[in-house]
Amino acid sequence: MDRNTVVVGMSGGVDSSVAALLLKKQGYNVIGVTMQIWLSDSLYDIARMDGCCSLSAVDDAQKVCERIGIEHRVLNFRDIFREKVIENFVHEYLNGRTPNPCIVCNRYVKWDALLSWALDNGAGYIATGHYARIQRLENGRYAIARSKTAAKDQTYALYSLTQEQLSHTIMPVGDYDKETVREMARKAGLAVSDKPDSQEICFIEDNDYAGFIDRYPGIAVPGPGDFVTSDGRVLGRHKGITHYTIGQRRGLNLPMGKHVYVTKIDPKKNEVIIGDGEDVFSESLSCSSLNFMSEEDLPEGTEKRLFCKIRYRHEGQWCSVVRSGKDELTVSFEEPVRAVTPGQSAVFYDGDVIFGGGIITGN
RNA sequence: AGGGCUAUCGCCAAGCGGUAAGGCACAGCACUUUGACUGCUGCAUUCGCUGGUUCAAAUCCAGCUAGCCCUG
Repeated sequence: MDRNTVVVGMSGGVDSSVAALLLKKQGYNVIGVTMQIWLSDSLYDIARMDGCCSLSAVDDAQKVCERIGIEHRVLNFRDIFREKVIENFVHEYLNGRTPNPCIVCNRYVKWDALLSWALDNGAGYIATGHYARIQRLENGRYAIARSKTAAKDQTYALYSLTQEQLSHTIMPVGDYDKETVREMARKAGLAVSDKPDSQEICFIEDNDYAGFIDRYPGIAVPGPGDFVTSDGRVLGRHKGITHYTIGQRRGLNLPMGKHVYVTKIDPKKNEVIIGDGEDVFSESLSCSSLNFMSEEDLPEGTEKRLFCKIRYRHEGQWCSVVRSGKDELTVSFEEPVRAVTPGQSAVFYDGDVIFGGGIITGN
């Protein structure tokens, strides 16, 4: 293992391009790697990929590497991506949950798969273009810290990284803001300096994720069922539970004379429960599939006051966290939070640093 | 086939002779490096149908049609 060699995951975007540029300037031996995660031919047709993993992304990354003067490699990660990200995504929706595929992709593809490749090929680190910083804490542990530019903070999606992964990771753009990064790209003559930010699920370009699931081969998609109130009154028919998520208002087709929202999804009864705006607020949640970062554990029975985000773009809320089981945390919020959604992740912050997080199981 | 009531946008619903409120739904756009949320814009030249009265009718009159209720 060569601690002077870094593998940079390059999406073809500005951020990862500048990450590579900075590392090169710092004297590292840099290898740019673009992960191809497109699906089998049949899935490729239904997914219409664009964004971080498309063919044009490969071209863009290739050009940047030439410009910077580093080696560029293209790796085929489509099997691991399909197995870990896509199948999890579909499976979660079929069970009435709302997954965040970016979190899964980070853990299993961008880190597990890419880091093992890097280590196997003699590198000491992988690097990415995330706007986050990795800190070595006084207790010896590694933790993700919020970027100085809160507007581009991306730490939420990184809570599930392990100590081993963090100890081999560099995030070179974590100390800059987006404009500075674009400026650096411009000065270095990188063609991608003005490329727009990516958004939406990278493997569903048209954002029609329910349609993607409908077209996914080899699964039985749940069919139409009832919209019901919490006391069991039937309000109408829904298109199948995969079309809905907690807190959703639009697309319900329920002319109730007032705004109504999805408050719960019951995959067993194939029902979507509907309520008023206030019914979607909750003061608690439970989560599992835990990962701890700034500390090794939260011992059973102990309680800790932390700041919690329950979705990527959540402003966050103070809460009390209790270890309520072997793989379970129970959270009580100081103010009610909107749309606690099973499948989404709860991420806990201790100051600027990620304490840990887990996947929401209920409220 | 006696009597009464009602018929306005997909749903609910203002209007009561002066030239079609509003809410919900829906659509598009904006916001957004997950799904949502949110915001903005749009959405009945026409009031069950056919005639009549009037300068002017969704609003008044008549007939017809449909639905509801009551009595048989």
